[in-house]
Amino acid sequence: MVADMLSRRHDNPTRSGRPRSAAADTAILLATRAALVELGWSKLSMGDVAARAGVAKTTLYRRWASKNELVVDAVAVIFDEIEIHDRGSLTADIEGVVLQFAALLERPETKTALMAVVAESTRDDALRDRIRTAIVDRQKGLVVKGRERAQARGELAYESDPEVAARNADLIFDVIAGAVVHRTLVSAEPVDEEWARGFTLLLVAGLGANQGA
Amino acid sequence: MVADMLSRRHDNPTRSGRPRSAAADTAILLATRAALVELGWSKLSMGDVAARAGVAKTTLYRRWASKNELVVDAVAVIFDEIEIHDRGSLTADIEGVVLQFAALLERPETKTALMAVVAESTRDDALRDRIRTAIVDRQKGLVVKGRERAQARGELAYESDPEVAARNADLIFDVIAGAVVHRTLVSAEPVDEEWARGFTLLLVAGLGANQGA
Amino acid sequence: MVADMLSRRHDNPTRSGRPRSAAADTAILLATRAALVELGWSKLSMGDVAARAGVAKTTLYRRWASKNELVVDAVAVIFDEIEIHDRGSLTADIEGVVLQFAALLERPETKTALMAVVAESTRDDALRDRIRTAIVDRQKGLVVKGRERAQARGELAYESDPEVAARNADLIFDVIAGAVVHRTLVSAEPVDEEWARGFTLLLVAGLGANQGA
Amino acid sequence: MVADMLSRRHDNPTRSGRPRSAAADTAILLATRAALVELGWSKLSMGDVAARAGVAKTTLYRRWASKNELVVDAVAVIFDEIEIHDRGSLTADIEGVVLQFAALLERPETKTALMAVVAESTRDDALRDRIRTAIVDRQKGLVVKGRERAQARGELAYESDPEVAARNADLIFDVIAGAVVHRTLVSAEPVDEEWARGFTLLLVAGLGANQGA
DNA sequence: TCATAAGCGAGACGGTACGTCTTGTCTTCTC
DNA sequence: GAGAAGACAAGACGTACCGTCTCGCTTATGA
Repeated sequence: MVADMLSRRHDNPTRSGRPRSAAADTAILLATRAALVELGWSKLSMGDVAARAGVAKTTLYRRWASKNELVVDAVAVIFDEIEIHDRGSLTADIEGVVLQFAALLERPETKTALMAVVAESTRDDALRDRIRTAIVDRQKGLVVKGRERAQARGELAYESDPEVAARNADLIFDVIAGAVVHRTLVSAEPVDEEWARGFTLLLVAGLGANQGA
Repeated sequence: MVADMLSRRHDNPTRSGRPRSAAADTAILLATRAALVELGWSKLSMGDVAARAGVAKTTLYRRWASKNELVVDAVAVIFDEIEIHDRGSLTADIEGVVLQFAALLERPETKTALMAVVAESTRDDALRDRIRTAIVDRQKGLVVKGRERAQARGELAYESDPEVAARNADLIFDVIAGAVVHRTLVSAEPVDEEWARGFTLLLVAGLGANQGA
Repeated sequence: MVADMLSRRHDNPTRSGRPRSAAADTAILLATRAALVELGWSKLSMGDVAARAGVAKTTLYRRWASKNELVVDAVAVIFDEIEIHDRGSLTADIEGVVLQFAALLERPETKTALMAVVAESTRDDALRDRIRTAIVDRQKGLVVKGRERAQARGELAYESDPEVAARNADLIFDVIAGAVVHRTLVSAEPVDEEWARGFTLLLVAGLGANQGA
Repeated sequence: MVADMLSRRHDNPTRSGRPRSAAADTAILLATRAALVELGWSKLSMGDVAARAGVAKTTLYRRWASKNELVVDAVAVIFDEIEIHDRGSLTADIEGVVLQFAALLERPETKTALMAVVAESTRDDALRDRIRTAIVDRQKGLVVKGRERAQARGELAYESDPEVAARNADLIFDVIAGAVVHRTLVSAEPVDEEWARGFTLLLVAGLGANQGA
C-alpha cells in the first residue's frame, strides 16, 4: 500500500511521452536498502544507488528530490510489516508490538536511516511531513487499534471525549516507540523478551491507574 | 567536568614542543555550536567551523578525527545543564526533569546534532562509546539520584538486589528520555506542561504498581 | 595544428553522454597562459586556473592529469609561432631563427614554464614524451627545412647517408636551442642582434668546415 | 671552497650563545642531495629534509631562507668536481669538459634540481644571483682557462681587446653548456663520446674560422 | 506512419567540502 | 642563544558527491 501511495505520484492521466519505468522504481528502492545495509546513511551516495540499480542518476532525480526523501520512501515500506495480532490481552498485544518494532530497528537499513532522516527533518518541513505520512501516522494507527481491542475486552474503559482519546493515543505511542528506539539506538542495549516484559508491565500498570483519572 | 574530561586527552606528562592552545579548543567548540545553530548538522562543514573559530583546519583535525566526534563533544557540555532539584515529590521531580530535558532538546544546536550523531553511532563503535560516556551515562545518574530521593521520602521501596535496581534505572531512563525525544523530534509536537503532567502521571502510576512485583 | 593534436584525445567515435565542452578547453589554456604571466610556474595553482577559466576544478582534471601536462599544452602552442622564412642565405636564416626563438623565450609565460616542465620531465616519462611531441620534434623540423634551403642554394652539400643527416640535424638543433636557452635563462643575458651575429658566425663556420669531414 | 663560501655566512665574530652546529650544515646538505635523488625537486619538502638530517625545521630555516636556496647550495658543490686537465690539444680539452659536464648532468640529483632552480630563478633575482655566483661564474672560469692553454699552444690567437675576449668566452660557455644541457635534458639523448666528438669538431672549426674575423 | 513528447543511459559540468600535505612562523623546554 | 619538538595559520592538493545539464537513443501516444 505504501507502494500504491508512492506510485500515485505518477498517476497523471493525461500524459504523453514514454511512461516512467516501474521497474526502475523498484530497482532504485531495492538498491537504496542494499546500500543502506552496506554503507549506512552517511556513506550512501546517489551515484552509488543509481549504479547499483543500473539506472542513470537523472532517472533517480526525476523521482526523488533528494537523498532524504529517497531514504524515507525506501525505509517506510519496512514499517508496514508491523501488525497487531490479537494475542488475547492488552499486555500480550503490547509485548508483541514492542518486540516487532525492536526487531525492525535491529535491521541495519532501518537502524541508521531512521535516526538520520529524523535528524534531517528537524531542518526540513517537507521531510518532516513525508516522515509523518509515510511512517509515524501509520504506526499511530496500531495504538488506536490495540486500544479498541482492549476496550472490547473490557481491559480499558471507553473515553467519551475524542480529543482526550487522541491525546492519550499520542502519549502512548511516544512512550512505546520512544522507549524502544532509545533503548536500541541510544542506550545501545538489546530489546529482548525480558526487557519487553518489564516495560509492558510498567506501561500497563500506568494505563490502568490512569483510567480512573 | 566535561571540559576536564576532554582536556585530559592532552595530559601526556612527557611532552616536548609547543603545547596545544587551550584557547583554540574553546573557540572551536564555541564555533561548532554556533554553526549548528545556524546551519544544522548536515550543512556544517569543518572548514566553516575552522574559519569561525579563527583556526586552521589542521588545528581542528589535530584534535578531532571527524565531524561526528567534534559535534558530540560540542553538544555534550550542554547536557550538564540538567540538574535534578528536590521539588518535594517524585512526581514533581520527574516533571521537572522532563521539562528541562525538553527545553534542552528545543535548542537548535541539540535538536539536529543529537539525532545525527546517534545515527552515525550505529555504524561507529568509537562514536557510540564517546556518546555513552559523554552524554548517556551522566544522564542516567540523574535517574538514580531521583530514585534515591523518592526512597528517602518513602515514595518508593528500596530494592535489595542491585542488579534489579540497575535494570530498573535503565528502563526508567529509556522511558523518560525516549518519550521526550520521540515526542519532540519524531512526532514533532511540543513537550509542554500539560504533556509533562500526563506523562508523569502515567510513569509514576506504573512505578508504584511495579513496586509490588 | 597543436589544437588538432590535442583535440584528437576526444575523437573516440563510440561516445555517449554529454560531450566535452570545446570552449572549456580553450578557456583553460588561455587562463593557464595568463596565470603563468602573472604568477609564474611555482605559484600557479590548478584552483586558480580553474577560477580564471570559469570552470570547475573537476573539468580541468578530467582533461589534464597534472599541472605539468597542462602547462606543456598551454605553452606548446606558442612554439608554433616560429617560422623559418627564406632570408636568402643560411646565415640570415639562422640569425632569424635565433632571434625569433629568443623573443619567444623572453615572454614571461614561456620563460618560467619551459624550464620547469623540463625539470619535471626528468622524473616523468609521459611528460617527457609529451614535451617531445608537442615542442621538440616540431622545432627540429625547422632545422631540417633550413638545411634543405641551404642545400638548394648550394651553401651546404647534400648528405647521402640519411642517418648521418639526422644526427647532424639533431646536433645543430641542440647547439642552437641550447645556446639560446642557456644565454637567456642561465647566463641571464639578452640575446640581441650582436650576440645572434656572433653565434651564427661561429655556427656557420663550424658547419662549413664540417662539410669536408 | 664552496663550503667555505657558504659557511662564511656564519662568520660573525662577535657572537654570544651557542654556536651553530657545523655538523648540522653538512647533514642538511647531504640529506638534501639524498632527497633529490629519491624524490626529485617537486616532491622534496623541507620537513622531509629536516627529518632525514635529524634536525629540526627551525635549524634548517635559520640557515636557508627557502627550498630554492638550499637546493642551489646542495647542488653547487657538485659542480666543483669538473676540472680541466691539460690533454694536449684544444679539441681534447673541450671533449674532456663536455664529457665531464654530461656525466654530472646524468646524476639524478643534478638533473632535476638544476633546471628547477633555473626555472625559479626567472622570477627571483636573489636566486639568480646565487646561481650565478655558486655555479655559472665558476664554470665560466673553465672556459677562460682552456682558452689560455690553447693560446699558449698556439692553437688560438691572443685577443687584444679584453672586452671582446670576455664576450667570446661567454659565447663559448653558452654554446658548450647549452648544447650539453639541451641534448641531455630536452632532447633526452645521451651525450656519448661520438656526440662529444661531433660537437667538438663543429665548435673547434667555428672557433678557428672566427679567429680571422 | 510519423511527429511529438517524455523517459532513459551516459557522462560532462559548476560547485562545495573533504582530509592531507607543505610552507614558514611560533612557542615551549632542554642543553 | 642554539636546537629538538611540535603546534599553528594559510592555502593548494586531488578526490568524491552533489544536483543540473546536454547529448543521442528508445518508447509510448495521438494526429
